[in-house]
Amino acid sequence: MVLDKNSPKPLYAQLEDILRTAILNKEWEVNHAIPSEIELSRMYSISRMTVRAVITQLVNEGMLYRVQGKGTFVAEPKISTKSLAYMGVREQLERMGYQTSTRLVRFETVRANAHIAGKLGITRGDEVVFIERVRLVEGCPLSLHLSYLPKAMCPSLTEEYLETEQLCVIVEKQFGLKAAAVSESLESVLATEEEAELLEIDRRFPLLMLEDVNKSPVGRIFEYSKVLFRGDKIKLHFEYETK
Amino acid sequence: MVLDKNSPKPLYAQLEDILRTAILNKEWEVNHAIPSEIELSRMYSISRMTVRAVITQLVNEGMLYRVQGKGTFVAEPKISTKSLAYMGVREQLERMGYQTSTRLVRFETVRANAHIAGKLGITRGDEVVFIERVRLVEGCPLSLHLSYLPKAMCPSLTEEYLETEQLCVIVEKQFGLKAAAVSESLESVLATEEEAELLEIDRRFPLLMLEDVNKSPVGRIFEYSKVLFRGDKIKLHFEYETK
DNA sequence: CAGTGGTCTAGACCACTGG
DNA sequence: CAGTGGTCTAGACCACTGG
Repeated sequence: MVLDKNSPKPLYAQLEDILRTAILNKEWEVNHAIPSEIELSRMYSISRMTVRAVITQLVNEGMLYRVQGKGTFVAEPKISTKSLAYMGVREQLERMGYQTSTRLVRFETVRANAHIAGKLGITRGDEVVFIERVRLVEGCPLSLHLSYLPKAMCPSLTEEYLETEQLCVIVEKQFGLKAAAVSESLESVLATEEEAELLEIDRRFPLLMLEDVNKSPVGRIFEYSKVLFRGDKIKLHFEYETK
Repeated sequence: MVLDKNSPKPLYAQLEDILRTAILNKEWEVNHAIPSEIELSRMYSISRMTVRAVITQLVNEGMLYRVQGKGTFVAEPKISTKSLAYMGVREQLERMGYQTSTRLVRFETVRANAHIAGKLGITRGDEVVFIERVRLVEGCPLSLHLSYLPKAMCPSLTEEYLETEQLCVIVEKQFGLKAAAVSESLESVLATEEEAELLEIDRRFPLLMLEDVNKSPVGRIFEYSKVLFRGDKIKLHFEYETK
């Protein structure tokens, strides 16, 4: 319950971590009030202005909302719209009550060709971990995921967890690789023979192709992935409020 | 140079308007410093903390950036990533040096069928303005835009400007309709006979379909539109920084 | 009414940039 | 060194909610 006033980490950042963790761990229920600004300032022996700055930040992020005269409340968890790839197709489907599963098709170390080397910013011939997975909904293939990671950045990556965990979660946990910058593109393409087979569709079926390049905070590319969605099964949906 | 301390509009909001307007009017050059926080607090006779709150807001919006020890600077104007539809496909193309044009195919008042009525939240049979346009790049069709607006909300809309101005600009100017909430979806589809003809492609060509529903601040839907992009010509691109 | 968030002040000391 | 943004305080008074 005490912040470290001598830490190089500012008080607001310490409190921000505490509140963020508490919210993610569901220590307060959704739509229930968190302690008032005055209470928090007493609890942590800091000024109310500092508490407010932290809460404002979390409100901007959509984790909390304020109601004047009443208090500050935990917001409904929202699907992040930051990245299309990790926007949570799975979460959305599962929320809708669908059963999803992942099938690992291939996991191997290969040599980068010119295209992959270009995407990953490495040299042609360098070792690359190649992962091919099919995501199924109610047993029916929805998307095909092709991921390429420089072997040098994830030397000990194994097949384990690839069917149960998200790749981004695995590489963050095991290698500390977290996307600081994401570059994505989306286009409409026709299925190739091999893709059609894995997705159990006809050749020349329309697919939505999402390409993803993830950069670490130090600017190194650690993942290039290509996701092919069945055009008839997927509809990406976005909602915004503008002001 | 003076804020109204008795206005119901808070000081920070007044200063925010002033700075935002100055930036948009290019009163300071891009990447040049704006007055320091201390200077601004003296100029407007308000405390530095209030100035900081305003600047923080504009930094969050991406209009300014700060460098410790040096100052606060005007950021490069960015294409808004708020809406995919108005994300500026045209601006991006023109920046790349392409010549774009718009061809009005149809402009008529029709009766809403069940599908359109559902999208617009009106009654089947209500009058709807239907606009069909083709966007061309260097004379070659890139996308087909089908827009539906309730006649009651834009009674005097005419064909004028539809080939030179963006629809959202026209309806905002003429009818004060500004999107406060946008709902979009994106999917991959195959061209129908008629679409193929207008886009000068083969039938069953893959298209990227973007659907858009725009709501006014009072919650009324004033536009439903469907944009069909040639799958081989368009690649939507997104860049993010995450923190 | 007590309690909440909303706005605002007038300071303080810090780390950093550039001359 | 003077000037910048970064962090933080201890207050003040306000508008609003609910009992």
